[in-house]
Amino acid sequence: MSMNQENRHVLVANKLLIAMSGLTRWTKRQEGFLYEQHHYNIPKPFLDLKWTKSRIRHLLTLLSHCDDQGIISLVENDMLANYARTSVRSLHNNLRLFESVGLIRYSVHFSGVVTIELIDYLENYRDLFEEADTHRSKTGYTSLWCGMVRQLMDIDHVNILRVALRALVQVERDIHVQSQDKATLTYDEVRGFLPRYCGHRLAVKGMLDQLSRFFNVHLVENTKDFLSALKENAALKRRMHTVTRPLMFHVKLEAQVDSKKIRETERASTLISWFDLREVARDYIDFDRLEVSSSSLQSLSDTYGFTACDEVLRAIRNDFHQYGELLQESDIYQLFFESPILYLNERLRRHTEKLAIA
DNA sequence: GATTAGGGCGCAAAATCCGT
DNA sequence: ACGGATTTTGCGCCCTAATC
Repeated sequence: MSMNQENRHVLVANKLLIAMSGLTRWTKRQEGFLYEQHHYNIPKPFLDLKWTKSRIRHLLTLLSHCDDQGIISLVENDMLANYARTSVRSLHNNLRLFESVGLIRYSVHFSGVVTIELIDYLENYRDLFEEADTHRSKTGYTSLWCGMVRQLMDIDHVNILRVALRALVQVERDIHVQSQDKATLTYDEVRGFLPRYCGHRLAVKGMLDQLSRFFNVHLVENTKDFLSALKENAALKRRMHTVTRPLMFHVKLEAQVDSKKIRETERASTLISWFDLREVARDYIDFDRLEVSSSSLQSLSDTYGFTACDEVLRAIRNDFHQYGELLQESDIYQLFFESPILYLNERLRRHTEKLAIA
């Protein structure tokens, strides 16, 4: 019923994930010093806040429901609080807090319904900056599958949540950007950003164990394996500072929550579905005259998902089967022949709304 | 002006966090 | 593992604003 549906892929600046997980205390590096707050250029309001469990959950909740301008319009408090698994009271407290430090603006419309605006959304929350005519990310952002975010909300212990956020950044870096087959966190790195009191080897191991719900976690705790892992990964070696324990964790995302994989396979399937339509339609019309680029189809796939795209494309295919070239005369298909992507967008939007109500 | 509805806020209990 | 500190939450009072 709510027109605000959850984003399928939730985009979060790495600097936010780092800030929320806690900045590392280990600033010394081989080449000098590295302060995460400067390195990531983390906006001040994010540094000033203490990131408690409910605050992390609420911020992720906002990011999961905002549009590409960082706006969530007319949404029920209950819905947001439920999503974050907190009371409405805490949601209010945090919304007020976020507003007072300049992270958001919000207004209450009528009982229990608010509109929220994330301030400087692109710069602050996505790390995107204008450059020439396009946007560039300085320190990167991570795409999270909505199912993954929902699982994050189920984590009870803040510190496990913190480790999860770091692991996600690392997966983005090592696997998605650097194309390695696994991401690595060392014991010392984990200890660096967690509060001092939970730095014990067993505690850290236990936390990583609990992440195996949505990460594929592999422990490397034997000295020989540790050293050989270090040897074959130059980037890892470079970012090491201290080694107090030969203990590291290889993490991978489970396929069902891997935003990148999901996106890629869905894109490919949507393209195939489009070509199936083409096969049928070109018996009746000059299909290639429509000039639909694969990149716009991919973006439809990202926004609405393969299932919805396929259902709509199938329906169009059936209409071609049934009506053939007569389709060109029909009013409802007029927009399709003038601007196919606009038409598909419109139809997909209605399609997903219908599903939401049902 | 009485009544009511809704949000803010203080209080205190419960849950969690954190330092040792 | 223990205990003080902090966060989260529900309860209920108070204020405001809308309605009759």
